Amino acid sequence: MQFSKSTDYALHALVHLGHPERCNNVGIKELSSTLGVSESYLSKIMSKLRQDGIVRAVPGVNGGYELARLAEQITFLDVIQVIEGRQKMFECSNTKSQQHRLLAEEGSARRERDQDQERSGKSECMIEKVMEGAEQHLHQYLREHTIQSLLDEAFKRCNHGASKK
Amino acid sequence: MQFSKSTDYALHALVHLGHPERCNNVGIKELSSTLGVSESYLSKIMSKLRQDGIVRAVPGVNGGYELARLAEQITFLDVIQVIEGRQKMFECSNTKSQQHRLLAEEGSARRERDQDQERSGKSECMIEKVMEGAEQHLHQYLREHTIQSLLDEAFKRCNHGASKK
DNA sequence: TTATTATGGACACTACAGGTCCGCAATAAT
DNA sequence: ATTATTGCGGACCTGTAGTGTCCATAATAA
Repeated sequence: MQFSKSTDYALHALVHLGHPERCNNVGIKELSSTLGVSESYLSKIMSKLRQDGIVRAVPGVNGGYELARLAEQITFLDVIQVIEGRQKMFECSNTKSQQHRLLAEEGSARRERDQDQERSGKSECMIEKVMEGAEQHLHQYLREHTIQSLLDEAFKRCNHGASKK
Repeated sequence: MQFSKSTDYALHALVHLGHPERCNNVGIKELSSTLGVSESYLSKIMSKLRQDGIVRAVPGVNGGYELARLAEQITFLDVIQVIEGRQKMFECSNTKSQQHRLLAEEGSARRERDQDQERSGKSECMIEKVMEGAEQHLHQYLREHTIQSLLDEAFKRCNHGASKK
């Protein structure tokens, strides 16, 4: 249960691209040396980000990457979902097993046929339910944090530190 | 970024053990057939749960497993951490790279030496910071959900469905 | 036209989840 | 005490996803 290194690289790359004083394009060379990752690998990651409309890329001399939208419109969730994929964090491998029938029977006063859950649709796993709630919570948090909000925070800290001095 | 199947199995097994009408011990045979998993594999998982004090096990005839604490004292977080390990969800692979120095410089009015972050300790990655916040949020949610709370929920639903009928 | 830069396919390596098998140890019933 | 039963744990296997490299090709600006 860990985020991949690729996600780390992607986030760092985007933060770099989000720096306000940059002139338009940042080449893969600069990015890779800044992050300490090989060009070949990092370019794979940048391609993904481009395919999903997070960054724009232009080849040729003085080419490179730039953010495709405003930094405040790129959330952590966006980035993570591009790199990690959009599969659910948890899937009950156990649908329609004994387990769920037992859970459904209990408390139902032992009715003769338990077509009930069939009719009520889905017969969703309670565990899955809880885990989906967890995922939604997580997503909400990640939606509230953007590349821009991170930059703002960093900025604030530095100024604070400087003024304290 | 997905929870392993083992976590799924562990949670289902614990829900099974948490059923109120059970007499003390549930054998691996019953568990594995209920969940639809092989005995060999499931026993590995149960061992982990035992080593962490989630369940108790007794060998011999009529042996088996039972919860080592009350179902309301077994949180989803407990189970997940036993199975998935306790490593952080996100680690910045990038400490002390160019990236962080740049972030620190910006807004600090270009002071001559940036020993500042060295002195202020840690020089923690802002991205990591955000991700740690996300993890804490997630953990809080998972701490609030226990095996018992799930059983209660399932119970309530069944009764509701029955009375509606 | 040419040098530069991104793109994408093919391939290699590694780690780990997922799973099996088997011998050993502990226990309760007889 | 013996024996059948049940859990324990180590060794092993397999497939796949993450990580990473290399190279040929396409696109672009000077």
